Amino acid sequence: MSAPSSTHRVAIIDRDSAFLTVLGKRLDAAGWQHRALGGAVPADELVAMKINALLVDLTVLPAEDAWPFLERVCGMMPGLGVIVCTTDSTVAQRVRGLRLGADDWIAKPCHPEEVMARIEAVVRRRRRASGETERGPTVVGELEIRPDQFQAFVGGASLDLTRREFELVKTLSESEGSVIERGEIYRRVWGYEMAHGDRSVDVFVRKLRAKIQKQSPSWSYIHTHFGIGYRFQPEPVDGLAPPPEASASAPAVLPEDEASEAPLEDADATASALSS
Amino acid sequence: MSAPSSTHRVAIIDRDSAFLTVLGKRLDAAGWQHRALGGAVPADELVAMKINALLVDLTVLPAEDAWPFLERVCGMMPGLGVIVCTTDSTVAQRVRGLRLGADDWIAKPCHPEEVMARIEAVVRRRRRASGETERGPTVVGELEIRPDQFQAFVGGASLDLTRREFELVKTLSESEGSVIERGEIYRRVWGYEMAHGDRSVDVFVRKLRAKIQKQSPSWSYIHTHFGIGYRFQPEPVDGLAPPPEASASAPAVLPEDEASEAPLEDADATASALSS
DNA sequence: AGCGCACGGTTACAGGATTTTCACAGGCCC
DNA sequence: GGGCCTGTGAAAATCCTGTAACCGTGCGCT
Repeated sequence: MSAPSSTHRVAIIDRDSAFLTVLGKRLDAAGWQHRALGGAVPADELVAMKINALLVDLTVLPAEDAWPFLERVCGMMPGLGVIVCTTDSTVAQRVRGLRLGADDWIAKPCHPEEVMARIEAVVRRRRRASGETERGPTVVGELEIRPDQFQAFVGGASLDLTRREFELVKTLSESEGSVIERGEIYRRVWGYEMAHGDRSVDVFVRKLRAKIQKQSPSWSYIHTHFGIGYRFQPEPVDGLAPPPEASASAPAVLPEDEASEAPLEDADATASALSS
Repeated sequence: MSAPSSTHRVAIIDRDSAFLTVLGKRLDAAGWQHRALGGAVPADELVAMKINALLVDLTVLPAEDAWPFLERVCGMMPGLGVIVCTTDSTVAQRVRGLRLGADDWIAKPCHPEEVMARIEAVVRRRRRASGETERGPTVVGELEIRPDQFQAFVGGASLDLTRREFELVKTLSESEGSVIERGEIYRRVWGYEMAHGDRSVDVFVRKLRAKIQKQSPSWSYIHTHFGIGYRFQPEPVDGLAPPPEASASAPAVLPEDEASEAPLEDADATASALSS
């Protein structure tokens, strides 16, 4: 599942533990995923981390490696936001770094909040340029949700959803497996607070169910939770042979594939190999 | 150095004549087009200048105008690189500026070369992903889109598109197959944020459809997606034999609208009104 | 200078499509 | 069984788009 575009993924190459601690707290508070690395990391490992931004103190690298490292990283990942953060840099160094592809260069000591703001600025700019929205199609059960078409499909056939209906499946499917309150659904789809007694969500869930069931009758997707809201989870309808749509082989009813979500928070295997 | 790409267009809002002089020389040396403004400029004038980057000393604006100005400019032109350059800023101010949409914030005094490098970094980031325009002609369906002519053709005959109309087909065809929201289309073609209730996109789509259909009646290109926007995709119109349009009227088109190229170098009329 | 035209942009209107609102029937839970 | 909740179907209210006519500007021509 595509990450909720709001969260940033940041890698930090530094050894100043005080700085790391303070910054780490701010990053957590902002809800950004982050990971500290103790030194240079092969560029392809950085790629694998799927980060949006890299904050690097060039002085932790051996002097002769610093510039090549910067150049390689920037060259390999044009979409990555690169921010250099060092003490005592000269104008010439900063210019060189920026010319090599860095997006920003901050002088230490610096306020963590400013670092945050600069990371955000860099990532923001990068996102804007690269087409803004997440365009990756998502597949859940027999359903295929395509943001680039503002539409959902089953076996290639369009469900013919209206905009609201589409936003609704998209929203629900983004929280696949967990129950969402009506108010929350409304807020995410309509964009503002739900008025008391508004039944819009129910009505649209009904329309959605109808359109989905018409094309994918052997699966059940939207489950009602009395007094709370709805839960999106594809399940084969009991007592119904799943008409094998040739390939629709993904009956994984318990889809905790959050695995793909966090190549960032866990072990420091990559770092330890290099951290002195 | 990424010189080969088209030249940068930079506007500078500042009054420090020494700084302007020195920086101006560097900008000339680098071959970037630039223009100094003495004070705030209506956001839509900035739009008309078609600049890539704006360097602004917020202290030349009346204190109460500075933040709103920054916010308005960044909001209206998401693609514009905005760099603030001031003396004596606090962390809080820098954070605020960056959060409002500025891409970078430099402290004066600063070395002009570093300013150059930072401008370049900001502009580079913006271009890299947005895949600079291709010069090669594109063929979609019966349509041939020739960026070098600022014109589209069907079987060699010009569609006689105006500049806007051309930018519109070009933009749409670059995202062939996927649905684009009105606001996004507007942003790409007009270059800034669409005002609520603006119908320009619809009107130009209509003009475009008319001109295309006149020369290529057996194909359908621009599809409406209710509540969202449009999708460009050539499709043969069901049951229609291509009637050979014998109209030999098409007057040879010489597209010398290079006029739009140079709204940057001239007078400071706009500035004087505000420089009090 | 005066004129007319092409072009970009705005507005008004009409026909549809979509969204909201309502009233009622059927469930769920205590 | 009673008091909430949710599912349904349809009417009413809104919103959206295609269309055409209308301005203001800039430009070339006379």
